[in-house]
Amino acid sequence: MLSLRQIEVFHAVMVSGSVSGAARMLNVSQPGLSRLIKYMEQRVGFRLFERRAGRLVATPEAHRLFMEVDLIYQRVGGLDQSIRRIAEGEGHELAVGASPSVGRSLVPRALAELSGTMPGTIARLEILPMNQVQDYLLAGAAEQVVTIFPFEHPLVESQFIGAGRLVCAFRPDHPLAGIADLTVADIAPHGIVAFEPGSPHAQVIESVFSDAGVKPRIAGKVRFAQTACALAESGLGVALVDAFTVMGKAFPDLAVRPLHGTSLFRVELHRHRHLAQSMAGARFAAALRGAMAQAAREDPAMLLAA
Amino acid sequence: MLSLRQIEVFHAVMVSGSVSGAARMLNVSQPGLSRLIKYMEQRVGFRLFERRAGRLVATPEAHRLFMEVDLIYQRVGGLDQSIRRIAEGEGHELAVGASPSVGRSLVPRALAELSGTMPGTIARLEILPMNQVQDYLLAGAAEQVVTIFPFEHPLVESQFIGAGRLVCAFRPDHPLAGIADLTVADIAPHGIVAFEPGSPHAQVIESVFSDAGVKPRIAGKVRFAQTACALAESGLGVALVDAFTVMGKAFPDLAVRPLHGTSLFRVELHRHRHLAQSMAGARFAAALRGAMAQAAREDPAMLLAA
DNA sequence: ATGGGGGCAGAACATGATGTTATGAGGAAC
DNA sequence: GTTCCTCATAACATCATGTTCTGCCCCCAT
Repeated sequence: MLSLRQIEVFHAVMVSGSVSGAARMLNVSQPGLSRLIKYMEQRVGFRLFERRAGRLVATPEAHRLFMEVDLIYQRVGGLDQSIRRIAEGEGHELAVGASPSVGRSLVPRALAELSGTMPGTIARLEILPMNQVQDYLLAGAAEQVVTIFPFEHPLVESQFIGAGRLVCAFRPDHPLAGIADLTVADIAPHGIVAFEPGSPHAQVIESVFSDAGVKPRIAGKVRFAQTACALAESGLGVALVDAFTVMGKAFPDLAVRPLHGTSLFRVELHRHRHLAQSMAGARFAAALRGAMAQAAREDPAMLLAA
Repeated sequence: MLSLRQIEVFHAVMVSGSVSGAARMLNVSQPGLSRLIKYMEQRVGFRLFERRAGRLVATPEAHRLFMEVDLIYQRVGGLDQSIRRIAEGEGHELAVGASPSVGRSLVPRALAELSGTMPGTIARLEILPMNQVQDYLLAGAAEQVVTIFPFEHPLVESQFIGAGRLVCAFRPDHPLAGIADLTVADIAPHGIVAFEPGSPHAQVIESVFSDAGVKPRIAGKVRFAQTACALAESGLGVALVDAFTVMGKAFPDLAVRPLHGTSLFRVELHRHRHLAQSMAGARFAAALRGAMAQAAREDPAMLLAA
């Protein structure tokens, strides 16, 4: 098969009309090209040029070959551009899934930073209920998924990003507002917003209360932490949620206090074990760690980076 | 720029799914390919494969690149076929011009032989009056031109192919039919068919007669030797034409005798000095010489190969 | 005609790409 | 655990491609 170099040199000779001209075009010395053309003629099996009057004259066969070669040459020339575009992630779509709490706080921050460093890349963020996380990942619908609960699957590779405490959120006029260091016992008398059994929040809350040996008073029941905060905002009771849900100024009308205890919400980044990571994916993971670290610096009482 | 080898190997790794598989496909050893892929990753600037569980997994970037590369690879693969077609002269049109006499005898034979060795090539034969020969060649309308008269032009390269004697053609019942070795003196008493002044035939006939010191009796006048023979065939007189016009069984009703004298019709093959020859053209030239030699063997009294 | 200049080709050599074999690490399957 | 498969590295061989020097040939201008 012809080498790309042969195609390149042949093209240059045809365009420039002489070996010397081609050598100048390609910034190499002339004798090498003379030899390469000779080899190329041996390979194709017919003369490409006649030596007439001390110069090269392309044969009709060379002209026919040139038409074919020119197409390839153009394409290969365009390849470098394609490579550059791919390297810049242009047009690449990074699909990320996240559970609701981090999906509204940490992950958007990481994606925003990513979008700064890779402007061509399109970020696609899907908020996933707990039971869809695995399917999303295994079906390849998302390259990575971020959750605030760990899980095990033989085809899923997970890494620990950071953790958030269980926090208490209530209206500033709530009786708890006066207490400095909240404990579970302090909360027990007041109505809380509970979660559907089986959800990560429900499990954490249950373990916290059972560790303290007290029973919670349940004033409401929701599926998502956002909803719990909404209820607390309207004065229904105390919301016990992960720190990510109330990160930043998400609920400015709520007072938030960490509940110091053993249980933490673990932020985990999950990837398909058998699928490779895109560059954008790698940067996203880094950005996520960065966002976690930044958040932990801003609020060390509630957040903890890996 | 990526080398064709890199494209080839990358392609093989992508379709086979592993470096080892690619090595088997390409019939080379595996370590070389590992290294080549490594270099290629350095060149493109992003990871093409992740090493997961001891195997290679293509990154999303690699998949994008593959789509581009596959197109090139297909084209380059098709190039070999194109080269073969070009080498076989398939679809190539060889344009040849010829003056009338050889254009009806020698040149068709040579083209017929050429068509045998290069079946894909299309022969285009144009019979040219003398005054168009140069223009045809210089305009590039024909790659080669065959004439029975020499001419000089700085842009035209000519080579001698062979020669034919001036021959006498007359009906078998003509008085000359009884004479064994015809001379100009023998013809002088009889009416001949003359040519337009300036034509090669007119020049040769004139020189032959003036060398012999006799004047011809002119019974008719024509432009082409074919016409002269036609007149002779109808009994108008004696046709004095080049041997090529009566080669083979062109005029079965005419008796033909060579006229021994100094003047010969020189068959010359002309090419543009600054244009290269096609393979078909080169073979045609050889076939023409072969046809000339063959004809000379068949009729040594009238024809002479170079 | 004659010398200068340009273009091509050959020789001799340097270097980098690409091939080889031997070997070891790591994971998967039995 | 053992075996097999896959990949990576090292050390080396070979070939393509680059270099410089040189000579030949043709054209052109003096």
